[in-house]
Amino acid sequence: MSKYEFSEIEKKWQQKWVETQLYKVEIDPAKPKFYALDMFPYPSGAGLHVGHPLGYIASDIVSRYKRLNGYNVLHPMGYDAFGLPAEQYAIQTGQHPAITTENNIATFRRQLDTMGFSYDWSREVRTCDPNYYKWTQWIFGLFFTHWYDKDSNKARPIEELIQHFEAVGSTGISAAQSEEILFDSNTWKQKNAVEKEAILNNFRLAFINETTVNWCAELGTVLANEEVVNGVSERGGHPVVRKKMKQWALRITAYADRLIEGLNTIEWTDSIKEIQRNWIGRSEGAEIQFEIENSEAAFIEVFTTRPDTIFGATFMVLAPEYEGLAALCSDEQRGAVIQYADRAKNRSEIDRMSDTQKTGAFTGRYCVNPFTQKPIPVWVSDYVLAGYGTGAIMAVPAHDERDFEFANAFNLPIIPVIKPENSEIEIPLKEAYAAKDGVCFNSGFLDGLVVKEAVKKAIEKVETLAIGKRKINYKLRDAGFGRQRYWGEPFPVIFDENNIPNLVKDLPVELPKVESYKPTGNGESPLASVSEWVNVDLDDFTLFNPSPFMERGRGEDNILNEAPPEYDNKNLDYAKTMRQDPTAAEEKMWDLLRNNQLGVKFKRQQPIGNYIADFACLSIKLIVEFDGSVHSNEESKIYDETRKNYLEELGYKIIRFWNSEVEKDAYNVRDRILQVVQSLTPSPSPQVERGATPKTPGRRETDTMPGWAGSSWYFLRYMDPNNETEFASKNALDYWKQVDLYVGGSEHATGHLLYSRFWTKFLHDLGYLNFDEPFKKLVNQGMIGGEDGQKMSKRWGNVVNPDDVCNNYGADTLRLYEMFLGPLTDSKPWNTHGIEGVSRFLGKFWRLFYDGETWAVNPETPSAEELKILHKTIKKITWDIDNMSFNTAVSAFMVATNELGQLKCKKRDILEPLLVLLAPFAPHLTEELWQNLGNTESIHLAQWPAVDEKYLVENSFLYPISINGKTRKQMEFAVDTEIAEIEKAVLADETVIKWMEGKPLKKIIVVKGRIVNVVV
RNA sequence: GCCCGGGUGGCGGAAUAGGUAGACGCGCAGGACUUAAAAUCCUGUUCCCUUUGCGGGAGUACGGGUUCGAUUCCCGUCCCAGGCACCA
Repeated sequence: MSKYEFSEIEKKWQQKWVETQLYKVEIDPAKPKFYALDMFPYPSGAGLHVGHPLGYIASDIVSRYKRLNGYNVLHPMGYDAFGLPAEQYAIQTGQHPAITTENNIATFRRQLDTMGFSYDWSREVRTCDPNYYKWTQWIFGLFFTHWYDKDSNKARPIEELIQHFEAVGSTGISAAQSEEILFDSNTWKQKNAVEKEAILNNFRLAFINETTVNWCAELGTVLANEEVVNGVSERGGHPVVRKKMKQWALRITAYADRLIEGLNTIEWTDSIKEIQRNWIGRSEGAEIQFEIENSEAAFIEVFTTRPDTIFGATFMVLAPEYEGLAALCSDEQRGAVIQYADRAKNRSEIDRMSDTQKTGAFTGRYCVNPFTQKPIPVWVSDYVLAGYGTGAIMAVPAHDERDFEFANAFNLPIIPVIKPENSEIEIPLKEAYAAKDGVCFNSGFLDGLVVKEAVKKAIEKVETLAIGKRKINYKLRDAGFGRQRYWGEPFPVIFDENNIPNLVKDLPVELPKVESYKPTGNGESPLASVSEWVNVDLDDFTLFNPSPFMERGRGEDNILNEAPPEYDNKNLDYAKTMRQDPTAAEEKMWDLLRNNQLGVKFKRQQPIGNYIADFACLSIKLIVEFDGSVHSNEESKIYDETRKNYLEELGYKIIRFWNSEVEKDAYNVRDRILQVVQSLTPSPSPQVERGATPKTPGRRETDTMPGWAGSSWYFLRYMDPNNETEFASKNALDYWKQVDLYVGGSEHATGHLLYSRFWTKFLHDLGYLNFDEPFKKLVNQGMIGGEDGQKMSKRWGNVVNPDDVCNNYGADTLRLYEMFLGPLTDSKPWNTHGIEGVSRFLGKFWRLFYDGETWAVNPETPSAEELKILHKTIKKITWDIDNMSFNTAVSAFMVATNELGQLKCKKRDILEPLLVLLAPFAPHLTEELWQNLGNTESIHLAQWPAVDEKYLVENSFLYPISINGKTRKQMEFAVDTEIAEIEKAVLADETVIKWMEGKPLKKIIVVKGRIVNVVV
């Protein structure tokens, strides 16, 4: 083929790569690993425009480059497939979201395939696949069964907390919790199950939280803070109001400090780190109590970062939502305060924000300023937020702008206590002096101290007076984890009749079919109307609630209580470790045995005495065991034998099968079990027995998880996507570790990127991961705008479709051009004419290998000049890819091609290595030419060429000669020419003399290999 | 208002340790090949003055500073994009 026929070439090689599974990757301990990841796309129906693949192309180039350099590269792709658009579409059309999603994924995949990416598609994951969300549910279970210990700074099992409560109550623990509660062990023991669960809920990392949520009536769901922009929903722009609601939340605040600290260990842009720091909003200060005069309530506690200004605290302000506000007011003022508070509470965010004038009401009460001992009035105002700090502040109008405005609005005293170090402060103040530098005055024992020291001393004083303590506060709130929607992961949770949540152990809990996808409008998910799914018999499930106080005997978790007197710790522990991971065979059999399918009730992992049976039917005393190959060694034979004797003494019949039998034909095994069951069942039919089983009513959680649930850990699943017994094997997690390079948009700064870090730290605490940051290096690609300077969108009619570009110019040209457009991280407009240049370049490059119609590569020995061109290009391209400077890399290819074209160089020793350099950028064209060179293996398995500096050394340098910094002439000198010699030659030069205009020489600077500057 | 980026030809952009500003590409102008077109190739292209050539001057948002030398470092101002926004 003498002409560059891109469409033929691209089609051909894309097929070939699939056939040979070129990009399939497995763990290989002999090679260093590299994990290159693109941000999880949501497969929308709209298809891609040319802005979308920008990051994919960059990460693909790096992936290919790393492979050529001997790395074992994990480069996967998958879909964040749960979410609102598919569901909204379902509401409108009745089409199941799974179908829409499937169609969209097919389109998306076709588009990606056209562009020649090197993804290992055997690792594809989809969040809406039960085999995937099984593990999302499982991780939720881990959050539910853990609490955060601030002393050891990690998550710990809730059982340990319960043991602590049993032993000494709540003293001696420092835990992340919703509110501080104190009790001793007797109090704990006397509490009933509901009360105990309420306490545990206060500690669980997944817990039920009553909060003010962003309620969007139009979408019928609760939205996260980052999904609300300027008081309306980010998606659709519908109004959002605040509403109290109970729903699941994750205690991300427990990790606030570590989320800030961890930022120092990762290579992300400063701006994203800064956004996360702001979002977490850590501030150091103190909590201080102010005594209330003549009131039942003893004191009001405030949080302040400026305890140094306490002498200037002239009034207090409470949030309208402040707890006990009404009780606190004086009788005369109560009516007015309640009226004000009610009005403030019902106003939307947008109203509150647009307010310029401060509003408020006086409570009729006074506090005592603990430092001045003077009474100060207590007010209520909506400029104080209930959710931050204690919901109350000490107002220091002289040194806080907001307090200053409030004081002016209500004529409250303003007493300055800080002044600039070297000047006086102007009184009366025209504006608050909020600067954090200055010295204290009017401040008793703090007088003369600078702010920083005064803060320290004030806190010390507060602590010795026992009226407060040092305290760190965060803006970050616990993350709401419930959505009242259909198309998301169901919670593996069933509430019993006392509303105590229990985890379902048999996962996945699959999403049931529903009639209508419409939200109910009363704040409940569409799932709530599927009563046959919602209402269940708890006895049909293996549940998990690791509280030993559960009254009902339910599954394995009562082992501690049920252990017989002859309780053998060693054996039971052994059994517990053995049973941890159900085998695939057990999973399969459970599907055939569960829910009375054989007419009797089987339980799984049932403790009997001090053993744990794989499956047991208690009513007919039958135990079914499944053995893997482990059981063939001597030690376990003895163990099995002892166990059999023991259980037979208790009157159980034991039947055993090999796992391999199940794998071969599970139904056959089922039938054999059924025979035994029937032989043991007394004559009345199984149906009758079932009817006789007492029902234990339960109700499923009907909310589903938010979109970010599945995307918070997907990068771990890629490491071992088909694992049925673990979310990913230890082996895979330890090999692939962190994502080395993560490419995606910056719009996920406070969502996905924060949550992923949180989940990673949590899983690290539990010992699943040996790293605690998910993404080592993060690169944010810029946006590509339309040619008209507008955002590229259907609305402006300026969308450029990558399919069209591929059809007209080929994928290699598209890839190269997207990179050539400018720095990856910059936003820049698309320019349709510009692509011609890149297209022309590829044609020129192709013709380097041809002379007219004929293949012209020859085996001649290259000249020094040609070798220099090659090696300088190797050096440049290598540096550019390492530094993600792809636009300059493309330009370097153009330069090399122009130079070699000029020299009419057709030499194999030059062109072959050059081809490898270009392979990551233009994988199809290079593969074709590589084959034409006679290579039988793919170019993408070749070796990256090494730079040989010896071809780059120059023996002379053309010095720019400048007079007073202006370049006037160029003079060539050998590289090793002495400075003195250069000086001499330069000063003797005619042009130089002319420019010196007879002025005396002041100085001459010679920088070897750089420049000469003559100063006159 | 606060925080973080960034301002270089007609356009996208380059200058990877403070050392020849404008690489590479687009666009534009002129030319070669051709009956013609396409394709390809060659030349020029920061601005201003001079213009036949040779030259000269200014110039990296603006104003200062450090330096032999600043697009690069420092201070101030303006503008643009992004983030946060009553978080005490």
